[in-house]
Amino acid sequence: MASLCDFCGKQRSMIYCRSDAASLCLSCDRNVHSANALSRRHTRTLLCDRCSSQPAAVRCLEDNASLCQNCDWNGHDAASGATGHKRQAINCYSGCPSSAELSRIWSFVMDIPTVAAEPNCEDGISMMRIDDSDVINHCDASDDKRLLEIASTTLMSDPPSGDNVKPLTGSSSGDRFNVLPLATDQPAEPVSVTPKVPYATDDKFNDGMYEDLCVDDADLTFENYEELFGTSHIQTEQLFDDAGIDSFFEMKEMPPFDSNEQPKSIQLECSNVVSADCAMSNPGARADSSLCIPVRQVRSSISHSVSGLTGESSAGDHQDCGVSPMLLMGEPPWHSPCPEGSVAGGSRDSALTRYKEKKKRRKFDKKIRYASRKARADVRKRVKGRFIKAGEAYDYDPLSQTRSY
DNA sequence: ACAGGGGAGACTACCACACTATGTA
DNA sequence: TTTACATAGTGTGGTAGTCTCCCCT
Repeated sequence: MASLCDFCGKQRSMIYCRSDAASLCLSCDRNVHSANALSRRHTRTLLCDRCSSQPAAVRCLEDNASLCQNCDWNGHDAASGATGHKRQAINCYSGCPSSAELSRIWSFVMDIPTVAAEPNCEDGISMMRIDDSDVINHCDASDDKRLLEIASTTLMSDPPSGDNVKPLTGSSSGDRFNVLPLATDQPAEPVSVTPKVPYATDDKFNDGMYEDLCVDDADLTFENYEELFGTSHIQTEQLFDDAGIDSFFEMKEMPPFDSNEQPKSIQLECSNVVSADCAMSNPGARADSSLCIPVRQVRSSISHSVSGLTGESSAGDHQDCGVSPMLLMGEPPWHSPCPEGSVAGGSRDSALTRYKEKKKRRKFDKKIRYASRKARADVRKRVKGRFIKAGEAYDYDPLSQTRSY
């Protein structure tokens, strides 16, 4: 069921670029994503061997197949009798890794063809480094090997959870590329989501891995995410308005990424976003019984996340990034939710308040369809908020903030 | 338990006019 | 079929007014 590369249409596609929503062969992947610094930051991963349309999340060692979450669920549910299959998390990458480097990341993939290195890609990496230096590329080269090992050896015997899928950040092979955990509907970049306070679940990652990762230096709040991409409010309104949580699985296309905006890299800490990746990206999956997560459970997960995060990372913040709080939590949806009583009432209330405030603010975020009209409205004089005819007396001038009388 | 008041938030109308969409010659 | 023109409709932001909900007394 191999599909052809969306770009050249000739080679068998191996890589899925979420940002481009495209399946690419290795050669085209390299060509396309070496074009500029922005495209270089697209996160890519293997294509699902089964459906050939979704990004693979796990590698089934028994079946020797890379599977998206949907196919993984379908293929390893209780009915299939394959629940015991050992699976390995597949991480995504950005940048321009060589075929050799890809082989290191995905050692299980035997047929990675050699792709000629592109000199301009190397140059571009240097450009990217400038932008990213604050956030991603702080890891020493000595960490690279370690990262790669981690990246390719996360074993699991069940769908990925926050317990066994560890956050992976930093650069590899001298900043040639970044190995990243799979993220859900990343807008265009290796966008990941992290509380300002580093949230590491493993000593391995507390042990110097983040020492140079000055997350605080970069304002990585989700408000900024919205400002950067200007998109999430649509999606999150859909997802989290009063009835929106119930429509969690009804995904719509993300608005196009505005390349004029300066993207920032944010690190995904809770990589179990992988687990719902296909559910999020595959609208049809809603009908799949294996994906039918009770709304109550989703709500409970939200409550859980509220208590589990601190500071800027409120429930509302998660909602802002367009990713369900459920997905950002350490617990996957198939885990039993925390007992209701385990959530501290105070923190939940405060989180709820912040969520409401954020929702309120978002209410006034309009999607501007015609920038020219907005530009004009921004400079038009008014009387009590109403536009006036040209030349008439006004009480408000957006330009001078003065009155004519 | 119920009613009323007050506050806060949500929602909508209003304005002029450049621009877009549609229809017609 | 293409082009030019006319006309109707739309969208833009700040403010004020109204409505709804919630909390307190």
